[in-house]
Amino acid sequence: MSAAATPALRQRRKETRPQELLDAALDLFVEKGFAATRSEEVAQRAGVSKGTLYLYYPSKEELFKAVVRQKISNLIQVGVEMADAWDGSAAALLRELMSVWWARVLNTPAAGIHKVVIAEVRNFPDLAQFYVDEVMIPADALFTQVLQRGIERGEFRSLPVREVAHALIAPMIFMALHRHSFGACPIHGVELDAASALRTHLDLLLGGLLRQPDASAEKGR
Amino acid sequence: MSAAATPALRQRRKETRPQELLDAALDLFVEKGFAATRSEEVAQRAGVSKGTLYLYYPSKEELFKAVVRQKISNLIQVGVEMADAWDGSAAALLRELMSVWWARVLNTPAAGIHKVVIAEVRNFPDLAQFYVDEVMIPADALFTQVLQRGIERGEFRSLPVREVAHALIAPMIFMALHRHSFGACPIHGVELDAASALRTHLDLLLGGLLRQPDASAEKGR
Amino acid sequence: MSAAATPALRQRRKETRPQELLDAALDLFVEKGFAATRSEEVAQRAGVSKGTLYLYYPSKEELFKAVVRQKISNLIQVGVEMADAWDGSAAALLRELMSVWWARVLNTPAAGIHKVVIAEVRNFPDLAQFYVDEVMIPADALFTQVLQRGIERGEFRSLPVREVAHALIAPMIFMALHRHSFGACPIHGVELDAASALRTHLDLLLGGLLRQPDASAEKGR
Amino acid sequence: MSAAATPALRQRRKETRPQELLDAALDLFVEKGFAATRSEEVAQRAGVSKGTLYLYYPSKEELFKAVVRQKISNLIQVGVEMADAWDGSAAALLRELMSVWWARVLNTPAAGIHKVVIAEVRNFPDLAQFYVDEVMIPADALFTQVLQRGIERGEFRSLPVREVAHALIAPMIFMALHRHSFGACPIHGVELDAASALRTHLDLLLGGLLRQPDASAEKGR
DNA sequence: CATGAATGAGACTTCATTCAT
DNA sequence: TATGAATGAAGTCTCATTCAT
Repeated sequence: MSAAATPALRQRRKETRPQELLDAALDLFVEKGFAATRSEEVAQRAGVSKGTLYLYYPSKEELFKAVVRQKISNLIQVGVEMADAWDGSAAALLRELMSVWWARVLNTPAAGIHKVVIAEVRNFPDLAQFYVDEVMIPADALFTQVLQRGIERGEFRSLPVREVAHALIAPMIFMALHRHSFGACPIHGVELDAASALRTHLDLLLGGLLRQPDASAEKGR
Repeated sequence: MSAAATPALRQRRKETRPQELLDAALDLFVEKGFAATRSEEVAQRAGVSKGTLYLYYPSKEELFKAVVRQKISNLIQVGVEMADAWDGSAAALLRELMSVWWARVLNTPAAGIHKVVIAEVRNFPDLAQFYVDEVMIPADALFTQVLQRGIERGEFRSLPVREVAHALIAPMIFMALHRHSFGACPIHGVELDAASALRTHLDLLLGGLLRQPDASAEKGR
Repeated sequence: MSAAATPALRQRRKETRPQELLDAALDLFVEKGFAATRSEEVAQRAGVSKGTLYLYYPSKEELFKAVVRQKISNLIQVGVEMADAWDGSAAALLRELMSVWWARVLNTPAAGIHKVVIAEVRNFPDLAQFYVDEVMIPADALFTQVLQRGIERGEFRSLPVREVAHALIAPMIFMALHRHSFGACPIHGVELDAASALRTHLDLLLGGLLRQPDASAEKGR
Repeated sequence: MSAAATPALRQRRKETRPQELLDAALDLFVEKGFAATRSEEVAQRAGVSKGTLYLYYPSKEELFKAVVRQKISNLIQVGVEMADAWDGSAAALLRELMSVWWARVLNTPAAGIHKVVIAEVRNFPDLAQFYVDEVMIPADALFTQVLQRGIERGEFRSLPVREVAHALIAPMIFMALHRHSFGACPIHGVELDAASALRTHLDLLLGGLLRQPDASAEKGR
């Protein structure tokens, strides 16, 4: 009502535009893939015109990179900080990381980005290197360190950490891919309870599949 | 064999045309994805003209579906037959299935199909049910049965078989996806030795990650 | 002049705005041509925002016309006044006109206008008549009169004055065009020393190319 | 009527397409300039669709280069051959070159290309170098040689050949530019009789402007 | 007057598909 | 059947112009 109470709509929108565009872009990239997403559609979903999109991101490729940076990279950072601050067992940390990832990633469209990258990486070498540097290498490093610590503490068997790290990451990726491909289709036969699947997978990796005569799976849990 | 069987070369080629087209299409779809594969390039690689491609497949979509249908379904069957004929331990059968799959699939372009399907199912709704019915459900069933038998024989711990089956399949899919995405790019930081990664993953799943005070990992190996 | 004349800086700038915009536009039109000059760049170079440009000129077309009008017309006037005040030989006047034009035009961006006009007249029909009336006819008249006087005074051979006028103007235009086209490109093979080229051309026009057995070129020089 | 008399319309058109496209492109480039000519319009004028244009020329820039090559470069070659075969006076050769150029270039749209190049050369550095190499340097060389020969034969005064060459070329360029800029506009005041203008200019250059007491302009004419 | 965020027509180019030969 | 010239819809991106502030 007063002049002070008119918070410059134009200005406010300018500040929220990038976020709105990234949200729209993430959804569409995940739904259709990078090549099949038309930039005009991204703009439309964000409620702006084609030209406005290019005011904020100079090309579709840069838009994609921005999505990765804003939606993915910092998720890794969360895990890194959690690991740094952890003082319980390594096994418990793994369970916690998995749980956080489940809550913060798998249930959000962000998890779908990996599908897109896998699908189009060969056509966009720049994006490939960018994604590897920003996401994959940090994620590898995070899990590798946790494992290394677990081995050093005598918690874990002594195994090649990098490959075990992949074994830990693989099921999460697998779930994410599933959820944003078949899981998003109205079909039957592949329903998956992600939470229980992840739990099982981790139990398995930690305890092994083979029956152990006397040892209960994980004592310090 | 008989003297009468002297078909003109043109005739013989005509009969193999569809196969040649599917081979070319498989390679290109895996390499570039669906959208980025130009139909002219498929024709060229198959040694025919653009028009000829359309004589056999009425659209790029139909060609894509035909590739999926023709290249995938039979791969599962190999495993099923092996399992039916098996009389050793379930753990050994799992190792054998993994090994065969590695040799017969992961090293062939067929493994790349899964990447493409994952990327495109949402754009081709009627592909989803087909692929699930023809490929995913049979594969699930195969592993589920092997696990079930192992539990019944007292070899394995009693765990939810369907989820464990996924845990076994996941790393193979993971490797296949990697090989046809990042693995095919000239980038650094994600090199992977597929054979050893798979071996580690399986060791882990069978033996567990946690140190077992007295039990050696897998006795009947 | 008076003490009362202390206009605020903003006010003074406001009054010079149009001129600053025309200066910027001239430079850019000459450098890039009409189509390739972006109106935002003009505004930027003039130190104002895009919107402000449209406050003064309703469209890029009108801005272009204003540049032509403001930058060209007065150049001819200098020559007219010089000719009116001259009392030496017609040949010397021609040399002097050439020399002044060289100093006052060829070395300034104004010379580039002709290039732009030549390139764009057909896209701006109403520019044609304006430019012809304001620039070309006066320039023709100036040279025609000098020649006429030279013929009447017995200095020059009796030749069709209008065509000879063109012959005199042509090399200057030629130099101006060169300087603002090829001369501004980092290419090799067309370097030109404008001053000596003009001198040679005029010597030639005055003295002729053919060897004259006994007459030295220009006695009253 | 017979099968032999059906000369494959499709085939015949394929052969004439490039020429039709170049003709259309030349006209439009000259009329509107390079940037302002839309590739669709070129196609339309050649009677084909947008896509067809790109079947023959991969970009607008390549189309332009093709126009220059086909329409301009070889015109220079005609002059070179004429000069090589000449055995009359150098002055007569110059008149002949001018005359041929008048008939073969000035009266055709080809002469307009120079206008376009001058106008847009700064935005397309590639084109600049291409045009200089293909057109300007050969043209310079042609005139320089003729002049050199004339000087050696004692026909011409000893003057800097390169600059005199430019003096000879300038009026032709000048005419060409005029014809395709103001000359193509429905305006009054700048009509030009090109043939007589060129003749006058050449007379002037050969004979000089100054009155020669005793020598008639050109004896061996 | 001045700003600059927003618009949307339109440019170049690609490519799945058609069809005359 | 087989070809490949031709088409035209559609995609990315640019930029002159507008208008709320």
